[in-house]
Amino acid sequence: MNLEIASRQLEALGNPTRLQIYRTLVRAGPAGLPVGGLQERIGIAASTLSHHLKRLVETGLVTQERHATTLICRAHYPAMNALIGYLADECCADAGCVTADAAAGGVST
Amino acid sequence: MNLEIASRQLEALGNPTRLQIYRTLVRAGPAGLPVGGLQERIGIAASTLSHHLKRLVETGLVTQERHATTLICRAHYPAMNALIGYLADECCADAGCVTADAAAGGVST
DNA sequence: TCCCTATTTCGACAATTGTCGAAATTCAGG
DNA sequence: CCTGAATTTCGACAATTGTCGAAATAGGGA
Repeated sequence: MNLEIASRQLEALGNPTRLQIYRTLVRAGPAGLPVGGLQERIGIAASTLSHHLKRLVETGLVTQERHATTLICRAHYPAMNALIGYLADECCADAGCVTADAAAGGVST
Repeated sequence: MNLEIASRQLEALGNPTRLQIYRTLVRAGPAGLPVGGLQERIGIAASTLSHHLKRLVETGLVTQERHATTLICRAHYPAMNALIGYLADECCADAGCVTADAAAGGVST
Protein backbone atom coordinates (compact mmCIF):
# COMPACT_ATOMS: atom_id res chain seq x y z
CA MET A 1 0.00 0.00 0.00
CA ASN A 2 1.42 3.36 -1.01
CA LEU A 3 0.17 6.91 -1.11
CA GLU A 4 -1.00 6.70 -4.69
CA ILE A 5 -3.12 3.60 -4.22
CA ALA A 6 -4.47 4.83 -0.91
CA SER A 7 -5.48 8.19 -2.33
CA ARG A 8 -7.19 6.49 -5.25
CA GLN A 9 -9.21 4.29 -2.93
CA LEU A 10 -10.03 7.20 -0.67
CA GLU A 11 -11.15 9.19 -3.66
CA ALA A 12 -13.33 6.30 -4.74
CA LEU A 13 -15.04 6.27 -1.35
CA GLY A 14 -15.07 10.05 -1.18
CA ASN A 15 -18.08 10.44 -3.43
CA PRO A 16 -21.44 10.24 -1.61
CA THR A 17 -23.00 8.04 -4.26
CA ARG A 18 -20.09 5.62 -4.29
CA LEU A 19 -19.88 5.50 -0.53
CA GLN A 20 -23.57 4.65 -0.51
CA ILE A 21 -22.98 1.93 -3.07
CA TYR A 22 -20.19 0.48 -0.98
CA ARG A 23 -22.27 0.73 2.19
CA THR A 24 -25.16 -1.02 0.51
CA LEU A 25 -22.87 -3.84 -0.59
CA VAL A 26 -21.49 -4.23 2.92
CA ARG A 27 -25.01 -4.34 4.29
CA ALA A 28 -25.90 -6.97 1.73
CA GLY A 29 -23.38 -9.30 3.31
CA PRO A 30 -21.39 -12.10 1.70
CA ALA A 31 -24.20 -12.91 -0.74
CA GLY A 32 -23.61 -9.62 -2.49
CA LEU A 33 -26.07 -7.86 -4.79
CA PRO A 34 -26.65 -7.82 -8.54
CA VAL A 35 -26.16 -4.48 -10.28
CA GLY A 36 -29.90 -4.28 -10.82
CA GLY A 37 -30.66 -4.75 -7.13
CA LEU A 38 -28.16 -2.07 -6.32
CA GLN A 39 -29.87 0.23 -8.78
CA GLU A 40 -33.30 -0.39 -7.24
CA ARG A 41 -32.06 0.45 -3.77
CA ILE A 42 -30.09 3.53 -4.71
CA GLY A 43 -32.25 4.90 -7.49
CA ILE A 44 -29.79 6.25 -10.05
CA ALA A 45 -29.46 5.67 -13.78
CA ALA A 46 -27.98 2.30 -14.69
CA SER A 47 -25.24 3.99 -16.66
CA THR A 48 -24.27 6.14 -13.70
CA LEU A 49 -24.21 3.13 -11.42
CA SER A 50 -22.08 1.21 -13.87
CA HIS A 51 -19.67 4.12 -14.04
CA HIS A 52 -19.27 4.30 -10.26
CA LEU A 53 -19.08 0.56 -9.90
CA LYS A 54 -16.24 0.43 -12.38
CA ARG A 55 -14.32 2.87 -10.23
CA LEU A 56 -14.87 0.79 -7.10
CA VAL A 57 -13.84 -2.40 -8.89
CA GLU A 58 -10.74 -0.79 -10.40
CA THR A 59 -9.55 0.28 -6.96
CA GLY A 60 -10.15 -3.21 -5.61
CA LEU A 61 -12.78 -2.21 -3.09
CA VAL A 62 -15.49 -4.24 -4.82
CA THR A 63 -15.40 -7.56 -6.67
CA GLN A 64 -17.79 -8.88 -9.28
CA GLU A 65 -18.86 -12.34 -10.28
CA ARG A 66 -20.94 -13.31 -13.28
CA HIS A 67 -24.02 -15.51 -12.96
CA ALA A 68 -25.41 -15.74 -16.48
CA THR A 69 -26.38 -12.18 -17.43
CA THR A 70 -26.39 -11.07 -13.82
CA LEU A 71 -23.34 -9.48 -12.23
CA ILE A 72 -23.05 -10.04 -8.51
CA CYS A 73 -21.14 -7.32 -6.66
CA ARG A 74 -19.53 -7.76 -3.28
CA ALA A 75 -17.56 -5.54 -0.93
CA HIS A 76 -13.98 -6.76 -0.86
CA TYR A 77 -13.02 -6.58 2.79
CA PRO A 78 -9.26 -7.18 2.49
CA ALA A 79 -8.92 -3.98 0.45
CA MET A 80 -10.82 -2.01 3.07
CA ASN A 81 -8.74 -3.53 5.82
CA ALA A 82 -5.54 -2.62 4.04
CA LEU A 83 -6.79 0.93 3.58
CA ILE A 84 -7.77 1.24 7.22
CA GLY A 85 -4.39 -0.18 8.13
CA TYR A 86 -2.66 2.44 6.02
CA LEU A 87 -4.66 5.26 7.56
CA ALA A 88 -4.07 3.96 11.06
CA ASP A 89 -0.40 3.68 10.26
CA GLU A 90 -0.19 7.20 8.89
CA CYS A 91 -2.08 8.41 11.90
CA CYS A 92 -0.45 6.46 14.68
CA ALA A 93 3.05 5.64 13.44
CA ASP A 94 4.86 8.53 15.08
CA ALA A 95 2.22 9.91 17.38
CA GLY A 96 0.44 8.21 20.23
CA CYS A 97 -3.15 8.81 19.25
CA VAL A 98 -4.65 6.65 21.97
CA THR A 99 -7.63 8.98 22.10
CA ALA A 100 -9.42 6.50 19.90
CA ASP A 101 -12.88 6.24 21.37
CA ALA A 102 -14.24 5.84 17.88
CA ALA A 103 -12.58 2.60 16.90
CA ALA A 104 -14.95 -0.32 16.85
CA GLY A 105 -12.71 -2.92 18.32
CA GLY A 106 -11.32 -0.98 21.21
CA VAL A 107 -7.63 -1.04 20.40
CA SER A 108 -6.60 0.41 23.73
CA THR A 109 -5.57 -1.68 26.74
CA MET B 1 -20.52 10.54 11.90
CA ASN B 2 -22.77 10.10 8.89
CA LEU B 3 -22.31 9.26 5.25
CA GLU B 4 -22.10 12.87 4.15
CA ILE B 5 -19.37 13.86 6.60
CA ALA B 6 -17.45 10.65 6.01
CA SER B 7 -17.53 11.06 2.23
CA ARG B 8 -16.35 14.64 2.55
CA GLN B 9 -13.40 13.61 4.69
CA LEU B 10 -12.59 10.72 2.40
CA GLU B 11 -12.68 13.03 -0.58
CA ALA B 12 -10.35 15.41 1.26
CA LEU B 13 -7.85 12.61 1.77
CA GLY B 14 -8.51 11.21 -1.70
CA ASN B 15 -6.29 13.71 -3.47
CA PRO B 16 -2.60 12.75 -3.66
CA THR B 17 -1.40 16.23 -2.78
CA ARG B 18 -3.72 16.52 0.20
CA LEU B 19 -2.90 13.03 1.44
CA GLN B 20 0.75 13.99 1.24
CA ILE B 21 0.04 17.15 3.22
CA TYR B 22 -1.77 15.15 5.86
CA ARG B 23 0.98 12.55 5.96
CA THR B 24 3.61 15.24 6.37
CA LEU B 25 1.68 16.74 9.25
CA VAL B 26 1.38 13.37 10.95
CA ARG B 27 5.10 12.82 10.52
CA ALA B 28 5.74 16.25 12.01
CA GLY B 29 4.21 15.07 15.26
CA PRO B 30 2.42 17.08 17.92
CA ALA B 31 4.57 20.16 17.26
CA GLY B 32 2.95 20.58 13.88
CA LEU B 33 4.34 22.58 10.98
CA PRO B 34 3.89 26.15 9.74
CA VAL B 35 2.36 26.56 6.30
CA GLY B 36 5.72 27.70 4.99
CA GLY B 37 7.50 24.62 6.26
CA LEU B 38 4.84 22.49 4.65
CA GLN B 39 5.38 24.33 1.40
CA GLU B 40 9.14 23.75 1.50
CA ARG B 41 8.71 20.04 2.01
CA ILE B 42 6.03 19.52 -0.58
CA GLY B 43 7.07 22.05 -3.16
CA ILE B 44 3.82 23.48 -4.49
CA ALA B 45 2.64 27.06 -4.90
CA ALA B 46 1.62 28.73 -1.65
CA SER B 47 -1.81 29.47 -3.03
CA THR B 48 -2.35 25.83 -3.97
CA LEU B 49 -1.24 24.71 -0.53
CA SER B 50 -3.54 27.19 1.14
CA HIS B 51 -6.40 25.92 -0.98
CA HIS B 52 -5.82 22.29 0.00
CA LEU B 53 -5.19 23.17 3.62
CA LYS B 54 -8.53 24.95 3.80
CA ARG B 55 -10.22 21.79 2.63
CA LEU B 56 -8.49 19.69 5.27
CA VAL B 57 -9.34 22.20 8.01
CA GLU B 58 -12.97 22.46 6.91
CA THR B 59 -13.39 18.72 7.19
CA GLY B 60 -11.81 18.73 10.64
CA LEU B 61 -8.84 16.57 9.72
CA VAL B 62 -6.35 19.36 10.41
CA THR B 63 -6.31 22.15 12.98
CA GLN B 64 -4.47 25.46 12.84
CA GLU B 65 -3.07 27.77 15.49
CA ARG B 66 -1.73 31.27 14.98
CA HIS B 67 1.66 32.35 16.26
CA ALA B 68 2.08 35.90 15.10
CA THR B 69 2.08 35.78 11.31
CA THR B 70 2.84 32.08 11.32
CA LEU B 71 0.12 29.47 11.10
CA ILE B 72 0.92 26.17 12.75
CA CYS B 73 -0.91 23.18 11.25
CA ARG B 74 -1.47 19.89 13.00
CA ALA B 75 -3.12 16.60 12.12
CA HIS B 76 -6.26 16.26 14.20
CA TYR B 77 -6.22 12.64 15.30
CA PRO B 78 -9.74 12.39 16.77
CA ALA B 79 -11.21 13.16 13.36
CA MET B 80 -9.12 10.45 11.74
CA ASN B 81 -10.05 8.01 14.46
CA ALA B 82 -13.73 8.75 13.96
CA LEU B 83 -13.34 8.24 10.23
CA ILE B 84 -11.51 4.95 10.69
CA GLY B 85 -14.20 3.93 13.14
CA TYR B 86 -16.89 4.70 10.59
CA LEU B 87 -15.13 2.73 7.88
CA ALA B 88 -14.53 -0.20 10.22
CA ASP B 89 -18.16 -0.06 11.21
CA GLU B 90 -19.38 0.00 7.64
CA CYS B 91 -17.06 -2.84 6.84
CA CYS B 92 -17.53 -5.08 9.83
CA ALA B 93 -20.99 -4.30 11.15
CA ASP B 94 -22.84 -7.12 9.43
CA ALA B 95 -20.03 -9.19 8.06
CA GLY B 96 -17.25 -10.96 9.86
CA CYS B 97 -14.25 -9.58 8.07
CA VAL B 98 -11.67 -11.23 10.29
CA THR B 99 -9.33 -11.48 7.35
CA ALA B 100 -7.69 -8.35 8.71
CA ASP B 101 -4.00 -8.94 8.37
CA ALA B 102 -3.57 -5.30 7.48
CA ALA B 103 -4.89 -3.69 10.65
CA ALA B 104 -2.18 -2.26 12.83
CA GLY B 105 -3.48 -3.48 16.16
CA GLY B 106 -4.32 -7.01 15.21
CA VAL B 107 -8.02 -7.14 15.87
CA SER B 108 -8.27 -10.87 15.37
CA THR B 109 -8.03 -13.44 18.19
C1' DT C 1 -31.95 -18.47 -34.73
C1' DC C 2 -34.51 -14.91 -32.45
C1' DC C 3 -35.79 -12.64 -28.34
C1' DC C 4 -35.48 -10.96 -23.66
C1' DT C 5 -33.12 -9.34 -19.80
C1' DA C 6 -28.95 -7.37 -17.62
C1' DT C 7 -25.32 -4.44 -18.12
C1' DT C 8 -21.98 -1.42 -20.48
C1' DT C 9 -20.52 1.99 -23.78
C1' DC C 10 -21.24 6.32 -26.07
C1' DG C 11 -21.83 11.04 -26.54
C1' DA C 12 -23.24 15.13 -24.16
C1' DC C 13 -23.62 18.49 -20.64
C1' DA C 14 -23.00 21.49 -16.56
C1' DA C 15 -20.28 21.60 -12.44
C1' DT C 16 -16.25 21.01 -9.83
C1' DT C 17 -11.29 20.56 -9.22
C1' DG C 18 -6.30 21.44 -9.17
C1' DT C 19 -3.06 24.40 -10.36
C1' DC C 20 -0.66 28.80 -10.98
C1' DG C 21 0.97 33.84 -10.49
C1' DA C 22 -0.26 38.33 -8.99
C1' DA C 23 -2.32 41.16 -5.80
C1' DA C 24 -4.23 41.82 -1.22
C1' DT C 25 -4.14 41.03 3.65
C1' DT C 26 -2.33 40.42 8.32
C1' DC C 27 0.81 41.10 11.94
C1' DA C 28 5.13 42.32 14.57
C1' DG C 29 9.10 45.37 14.93
C1' DG C 30 11.61 49.59 14.36
C1' DC D 1 3.74 54.95 10.12
C1' DC D 2 6.65 52.07 7.11
C1' DT D 3 8.84 47.66 6.14
C1' DG D 4 9.15 42.86 5.62
C1' DA D 5 7.60 38.24 6.11
C1' DA D 6 3.65 34.81 6.12
C1' DT D 7 -0.52 33.62 4.33
C1' DT D 8 -4.87 34.17 1.76
C1' DT D 9 -7.81 35.84 -1.90
C1' DC D 10 -8.55 36.67 -6.75
C1' DG D 11 -8.99 35.63 -11.41
C1' DA D 12 -7.78 32.33 -14.90
C1' DC D 13 -7.09 28.04 -17.12
C1' DA D 14 -7.21 23.15 -18.60
C1' DA D 15 -8.73 18.77 -16.87
C1' DT D 16 -11.74 15.78 -14.55
C1' DT D 17 -16.17 14.43 -12.66
C1' DG D 18 -21.04 13.15 -12.15
C1' DT D 19 -25.00 12.70 -14.33
C1' DC D 20 -28.30 11.35 -17.93
C1' DG D 21 -30.69 8.94 -22.02
C1' DA D 22 -29.98 6.29 -26.08
C1' DA D 23 -27.75 2.80 -28.34
C1' DA D 24 -24.80 -1.28 -28.20
C1' DT D 25 -23.43 -5.65 -26.23
C1' DA D 26 -23.60 -10.20 -23.77
C1' DG D 27 -25.67 -14.43 -22.51
C1' DG D 28 -29.31 -17.84 -21.94
C1' DG D 29 -33.75 -19.91 -23.24
C1' DA D 30 -37.77 -20.86 -26.49
